[in-house]
Amino acid sequence: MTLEQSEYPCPIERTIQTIGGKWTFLILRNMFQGENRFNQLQRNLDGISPRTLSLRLKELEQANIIIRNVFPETPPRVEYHLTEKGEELRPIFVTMKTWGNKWEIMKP
Amino acid sequence: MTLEQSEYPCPIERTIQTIGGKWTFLILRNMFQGENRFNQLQRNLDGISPRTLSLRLKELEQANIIIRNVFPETPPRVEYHLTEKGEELRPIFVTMKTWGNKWEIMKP
DNA sequence: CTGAATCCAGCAAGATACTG
DNA sequence: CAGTATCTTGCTGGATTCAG
Repeated sequence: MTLEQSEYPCPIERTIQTIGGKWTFLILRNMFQGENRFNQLQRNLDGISPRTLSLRLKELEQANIIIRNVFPETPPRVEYHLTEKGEELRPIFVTMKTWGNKWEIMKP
Repeated sequence: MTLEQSEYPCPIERTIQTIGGKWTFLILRNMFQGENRFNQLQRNLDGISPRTLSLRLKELEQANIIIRNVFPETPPRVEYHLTEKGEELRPIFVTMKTWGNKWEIMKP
């Protein structure tokens, strides 16, 4: 690999390592909008497969960006919530939204 | 594909579509630090292959985020510069840097 | 409902060699 | 120096099925 140095020295690189996946970004965007259940996310994420959604959620949980909460009911219910660390990603998304709104596709 | 709708309706999605690649982010980070030549970028990007660098630069050029400037000299010199559209991505990187600095790896 | 398991496809990227 | 060409590898994700 190209990253075997002692650690990720650059904070931007660290951030991208954590949330930079194709789906990860979109999952977080939806969570910032209040969605927190598995099916709810899956429905609103343009047909993401359960496999991928599950994998990404686990990654985010391991990075302490979200917390997984299981309710022992039938049918089972699981809610995902942003931690403080996750919540503080919000400015990144706000900035992206601003930029995306200003510069539409192919607009010079 | 999962994106055959009329366009990318979400500005965040648009932004990610444009700059969300693994290397794209890092290339831009280096350009924000003033690097603008091919070899200079390649040297400082942890061994990115010329093929990948070339492909990503072309994408960025097509998205009007950078401009390619060829100087007819020997040896040839090519400089890449951020457009206004590209320059305005900077706040995203600043926000990421802030977050990455605050929340080091695995820090809860 | 919330996943886990399995298998497979596609593309991004690496390695390497070569050119104007 | 700034790429292109070619070939190969590896990861991400899709599709589907099944389970608690």
